[in-house]
Formats: sequence, structure tokens, C-alpha cells
Amino acid sequence: MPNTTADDLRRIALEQFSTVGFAGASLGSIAEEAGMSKSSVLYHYASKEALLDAAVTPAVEKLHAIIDGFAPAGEDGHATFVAAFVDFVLEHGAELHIFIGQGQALGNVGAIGRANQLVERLAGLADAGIPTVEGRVRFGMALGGAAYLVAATRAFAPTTDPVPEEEIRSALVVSITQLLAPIPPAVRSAGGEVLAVRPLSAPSESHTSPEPAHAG
Amino acid sequence: MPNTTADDLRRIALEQFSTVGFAGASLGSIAEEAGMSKSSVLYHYASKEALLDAAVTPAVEKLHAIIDGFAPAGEDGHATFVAAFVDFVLEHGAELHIFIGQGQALGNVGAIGRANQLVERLAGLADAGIPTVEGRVRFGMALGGAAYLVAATRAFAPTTDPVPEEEIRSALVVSITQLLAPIPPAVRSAGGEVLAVRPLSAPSESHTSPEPAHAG
DNA sequence: CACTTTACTGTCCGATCGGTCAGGATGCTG
DNA sequence: CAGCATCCTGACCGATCGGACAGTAAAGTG
Repeated sequence: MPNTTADDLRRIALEQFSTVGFAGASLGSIAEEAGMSKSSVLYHYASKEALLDAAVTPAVEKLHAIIDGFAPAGEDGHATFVAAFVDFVLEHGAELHIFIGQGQALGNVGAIGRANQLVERLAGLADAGIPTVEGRVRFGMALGGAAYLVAATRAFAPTTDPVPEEEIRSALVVSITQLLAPIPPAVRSAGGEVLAVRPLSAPSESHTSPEPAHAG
Repeated sequence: MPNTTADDLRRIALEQFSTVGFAGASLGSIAEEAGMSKSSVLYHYASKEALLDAAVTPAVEKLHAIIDGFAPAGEDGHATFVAAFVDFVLEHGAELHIFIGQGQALGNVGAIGRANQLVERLAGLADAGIPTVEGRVRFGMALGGAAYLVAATRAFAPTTDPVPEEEIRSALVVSITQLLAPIPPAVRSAGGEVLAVRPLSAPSESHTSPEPAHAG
């Protein structure tokens, strides 16, 4: 039953919080877009913060599951993790935009605080599992870059002509996988030049397949 | 003369706009941190928006110069551009955080509107100069990822132990350069697997040098 | 000295915000 | 029918915000 009034409000609030910020969006504007009064919004959600929490919680839980799935790294070269993460980014660009831009200021809101912890945990996993600073930078660039790319695409979408999502998805999977693949020190010159990276360990079908991988 | 009251205000405002958002920061809180009254802030800057504009303008102009320098792509494989961009990202993380998180909502403010145009122009250059969607995704991931990485590092800095900036700088330069280097279709398998990337064209000293490249 | 400029302040104002509250309409249930 | 829960509303309140304005203290400047 995803078509209730409460879900409409969550959806609308999510978009407004993402575009104009939590402080910038007002209960009145959310109510207006939903075609109801401010009082009605406060009937469904006890407060503005409760609305934000509800709007963001599903994405946070999904992200939690994805990061849980990251721990056993190895075997398939993060292929499952990357696919799940890319799907997540493509589906929850608005929430990511909120985490990135306002996570610091809104950390006292339950779900956002949890999202911050997830980011820190992911950073901790990277610190523990990736020996070099360059590797960790690549890790952060890959994940953060994907998040930013989707957020920016959302922001500037009306200007540029649309690119099929599947194409973006596979490009993201390929690029992230490449960035996550460790660079063997042997193939780097003394000056630090990257001379080669090892081939992707993911099978060629993995980023050609039209169906997304589901994480939750 | 960068130590005037007006510059203090710009600095304080920039940090608050970045962390709690433009709508979330108040002239009162900025005045308080500056040790003066709200009226005094409005004496130096005609309005809150004017303060934002002044706080962000130097970074926008620097970014403008950097992007101008991108147009003649080729020769050194974007090495100059990448070095300048990385320096910019490291120096102006707060402004980038504002552009990323609030550029959409604050586009009516002059400098931020110009920043948005710069992003669109950069995207346009990528669209025109990079034939494949994957290449454009890599381009966006490289630049956006670097920006996000620095912004996130700023946000979560107090938790993690500091990494020398030079190390991050060189890692960013290496990774971005690699992402910007086109993937010759020849060395890719039929399934799309990346089998190799061409070596960096930048000399090995370029990302080992302790002095940053200056763009303006 | 008088005069002007610079830097700054307290007070006030209208607007907007999040949130409370009492009540209206509708529909289900006995 | 009465009784009750669900959904929604307008009116209202205190707080906060950006900003206008008159005025003041200090520092030049003739």
C-alpha cells in the first residue's frame, strides 16, 4: 500500500528537503504541493523532523544492508557490493543528496545520524582494508563520485538530454569496480605513475545485464 | 589586507553556510561568532544574500579560470588542469560543499548561479569531447568524486586521524588523471571488461612536487 | 574647532516559521 | 440511531528571521 497520503507526503518532503534543504523547505510548501493544509501534514507526522526521519529511513536501512554486505570483501572482487551500491545510488539520489549536503547539520535526526554512522563505518572499513592512502582516496572517489554524479544529474537534468539509466548504471559499475580494484605496487613506476591496472574481476555480463541487483 | 572585519565575516559566513546551510545559518549566529551585532553585519554586507555572494565569489572566479584552462585539452593529457583542479578542491572545500548541496536552491544568487553555469559548461565540454557515456561518467565521477571526498573529509574530519594533505593531493591527481585518460576500445574485451588503461602521461614529478600549482 | 566619514549598535517591524488546539466532516460499528 | 475513530481544517501563538532606521562613538580632516 505505497499510495497512501502519508507516503505522498514522505515523497514530496524528500524532494523538497533534497532540493531546497531541510531549513529551506517549510511545512506550508510541502502541504501546498500535497494539496492539503499544514495542519494535515502535522496530523500524519508529529513534527518536521519526524517527517524528515520517515522520508529518509527506508534509504538508510537499505544502505545499512548494503554496507553489511561489504564486510566479506574478496571472492568476487566487490562485484555484488558494487552492483547493489549503484542500484542504491540510482534509486535514492535524493536521500544521498541530503546525506551529503546536510548530514552534518541534521545529525541529531535519528535516521540521518544513522546514515552518518554508516558513512563513518564505511570509511573505517576502507581504512582497515585498504593499505595505501591512494587506495582509500580511490575508494572514496568512487563511491562519492557516483553519489555526486547522480545528484548533479538530478539537479541539472532539465537542461541536458536524457541518457538511458541502464547505460549510466553499467558505466558506473565498470568505473567503480575499476577504482576499487587494488593497484599492484609492482606495476607502478618509482615516481608513482600508474602503468597498468589489473583487469576487472567481474564477469562481463555483470554490467551488461539489464536487471538491477536487489540489495534488500 | 585579508584581515579586515569584512573578510572575517566572509570567512565565518562561508563556514556556517557550508555546515548548516544558507537557510539554516542566521545573520545573528554569524554576528555572534564574529563578536559583533547583527546590525554591524548588515553594515558590511547589504543583505544575507550579498554576504553569501561575497563569501563564494573568489572561489567561483578561480573555478572559472580553471575551467577556461581546460578547453585546450590534449597535449599534456589534462595534467595542468588536473593539478589546478585538485588544488582548488583542497583549498575551497567549503565552497564546493555549498555548490554541491545548495547550488540548486541558491541559483538566484549571482556567484552561485555563475558556479552552476560553470558546472553545466564543464558538463558540456565533457559531452562534446568525450564520445562514450562511460567516458563521461568517468569524467563526472572523477571531478565530482574529488569534490565530494574533500567535502566529506571536512564533515567527518574530527573523527578520523589526519592524513597529510600532500598525500591526498597526489592520490587525487593520480586517480583523476587515470579516470580522465580515455580507455582505448582496443584493449577492452567484447563484454566491456577493462583490460588495461594507458599509462599516465604526466611526468612522475608532477604529483610528487610539494608545491601546489596555482591557477589564478 | 567644526565637519564628515567609518564602524558599530539597539530598537523596532513585518513576515514566516513550527506547532497547538478546538472543532468539522465522513464513515464504520454497535 | 448513537458512539467512535479517521482525516482534515482554520485560527491562533510564540519564536525567530531578515532587514530598516535613527543614533552614537571614534577617528580623521579642513
